[in-house]
Amino acid sequence: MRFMTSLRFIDVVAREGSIRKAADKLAITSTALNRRILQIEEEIGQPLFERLPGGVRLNTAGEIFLQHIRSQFADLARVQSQIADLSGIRRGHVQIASGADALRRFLPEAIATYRGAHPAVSFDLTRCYGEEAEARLFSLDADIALIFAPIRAAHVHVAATLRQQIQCVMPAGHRLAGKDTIRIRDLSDERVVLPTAQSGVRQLMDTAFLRRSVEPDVILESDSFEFMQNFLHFEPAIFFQIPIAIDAGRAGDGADATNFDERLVSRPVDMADVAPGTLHICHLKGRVLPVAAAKFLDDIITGLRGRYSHEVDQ
Amino acid sequence: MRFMTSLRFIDVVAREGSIRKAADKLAITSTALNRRILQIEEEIGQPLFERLPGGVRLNTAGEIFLQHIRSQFADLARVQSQIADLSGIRRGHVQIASGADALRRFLPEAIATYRGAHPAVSFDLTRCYGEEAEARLFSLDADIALIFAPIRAAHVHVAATLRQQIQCVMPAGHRLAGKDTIRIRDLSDERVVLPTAQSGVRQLMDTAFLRRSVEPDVILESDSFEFMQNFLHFEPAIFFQIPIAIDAGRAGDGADATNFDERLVSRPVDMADVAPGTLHICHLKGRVLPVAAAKFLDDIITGLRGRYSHEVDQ
DNA sequence: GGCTGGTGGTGCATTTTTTGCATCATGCGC
DNA sequence: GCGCATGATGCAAAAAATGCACCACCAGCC
Repeated sequence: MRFMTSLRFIDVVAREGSIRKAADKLAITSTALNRRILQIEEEIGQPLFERLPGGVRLNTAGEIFLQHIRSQFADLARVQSQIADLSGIRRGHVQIASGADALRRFLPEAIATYRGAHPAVSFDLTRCYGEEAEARLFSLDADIALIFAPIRAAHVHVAATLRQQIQCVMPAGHRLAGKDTIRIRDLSDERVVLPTAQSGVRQLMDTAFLRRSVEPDVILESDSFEFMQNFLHFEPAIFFQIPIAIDAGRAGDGADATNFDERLVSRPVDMADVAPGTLHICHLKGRVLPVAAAKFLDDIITGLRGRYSHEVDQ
Repeated sequence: MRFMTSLRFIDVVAREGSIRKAADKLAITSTALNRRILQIEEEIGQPLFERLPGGVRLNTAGEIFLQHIRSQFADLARVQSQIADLSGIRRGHVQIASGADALRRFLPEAIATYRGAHPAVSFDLTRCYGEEAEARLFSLDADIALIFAPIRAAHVHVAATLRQQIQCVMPAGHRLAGKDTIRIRDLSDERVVLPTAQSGVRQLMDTAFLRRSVEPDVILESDSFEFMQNFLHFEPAIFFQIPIAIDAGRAGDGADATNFDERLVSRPVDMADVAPGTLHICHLKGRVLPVAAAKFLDDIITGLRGRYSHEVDQ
């Protein structure tokens, strides 16, 4: 889009914090870029950047304008996908920000299924924690966010929620594997593996440990569920996940390769100790999503309702 | 805004229905304009216009894209006003679409008052009927609409409503001037002056006449309240208005020049015959108004609540 | 059937705009 | 104070947009 280049340049300069670095990235000279920016600032009638000795930084006007630019780009993408839709092409691009939970089993299958129906739609998945996911929605770097944590910002619209009870995952031979539900006091002095502090699961568990005055033996912290799960094959311990990160894709699926590790079992934490957390499926409030993103959002909500009907709200 | 010129050009071509005419209006050659359009169509990947022997017309893709363009312009205006606001300039431009009712007394004073506080804000007032006002909101040619008629389109957001009982206006010496309220049957064979069929007042009156099987003596139809009011000085008759078109600006105001004509009196139509109509104060759903427009909208709603507290809803 | 008056589209020379190079002025860190 | 980064600017080259003249097309009309 030729008529958007100057605006895209501003976006890049803002992200890079330096005209020269941005110029490198854009494969033009710093002087050309500099002049484009000066020109736009003149047209706006006010500077958009503060000139600092180490580069540039947006001022307030610039932040307002950048937000406008990003919304223009997002809207242009929506319009393009809508126009492409007219000719039956069904092209598009969907940007997703997700916590580590949903990207284990749920999203890979959901995306693959969607792409089966619409092969010309491409996806972009960024793993991040709640706060960053919200920021990505706001900066229009993400169309859809799946956040297992409380929603902080008012600009986030929650399209659906999914209640998820935390599960203890342990080797099949673990002494707690025989119980139906796990009480927090069962974990006293038990070896546990915890996700990082930013994770929603961790926050629920920390609260529970504190409330029940239980101090488990935390032998490992990680931000990778995959790593933690594999670790359990070498040292017996307990780690915590929500069902969506464990369940096989298709309900009632047998023991195929995508199924949950067979040497591990999962048992829910007792509701009396930890209330179910909430997975939020969100997009930016007031935004009209591109057709592909809107359709995908609809699909995953429908899919979740099929699998977890009682726990899905809208 | 240099980077928006191509887009503005498309808007003009769409409105003019011809590249050459649009080129004249834009003071460039038709060939330059033609090539800009071809270029954008190439960038979009699809034609936006159908080429007809007599000119061009938007196709579906073009209509989608034009709506996008207009929303971009409106949003740019909002951003500019917001940025100007930062430096305390309080500049801005407010576009209003209003029926003939509100522009008689209410809007002139409301705008003047607002401009007293913000002299750098300019206004644009277009008089039009409900349907056109809604279209103007949609095409972003109006920020705010005041419509005394039912709202048809789903894209209109009603920020506030004002219930208004229709008033009969007549010379002070008229035989009906002594009554407190006027029944429809009182108007049988009475000489009346009616607003045009598109007007909300007219539609309410037509319904009432039909329901009560009353046939007044319609001696004149006009779309100008001012004309009808002045006409009454030369031939006694009754015409119909809503309070907002009659009431003096400031509540409790004395007999200054802006007051209602002293040789005329107004009496409400009996509620049993005609239910109060609704003045809708609207903007486009989902749209973030420029600061000036948002502030003005807020002001007039507050003003109306001060004057007609019981009839205002939000 | 051909003519007229309108439309959009295109090749080419001209003008305007944008870009890149060389260079300057400035401020931070060492 | 020196080195090294930053953004800004003068000037010439490159690129893009423009205007002119002209083509192809279609509808209405004589």
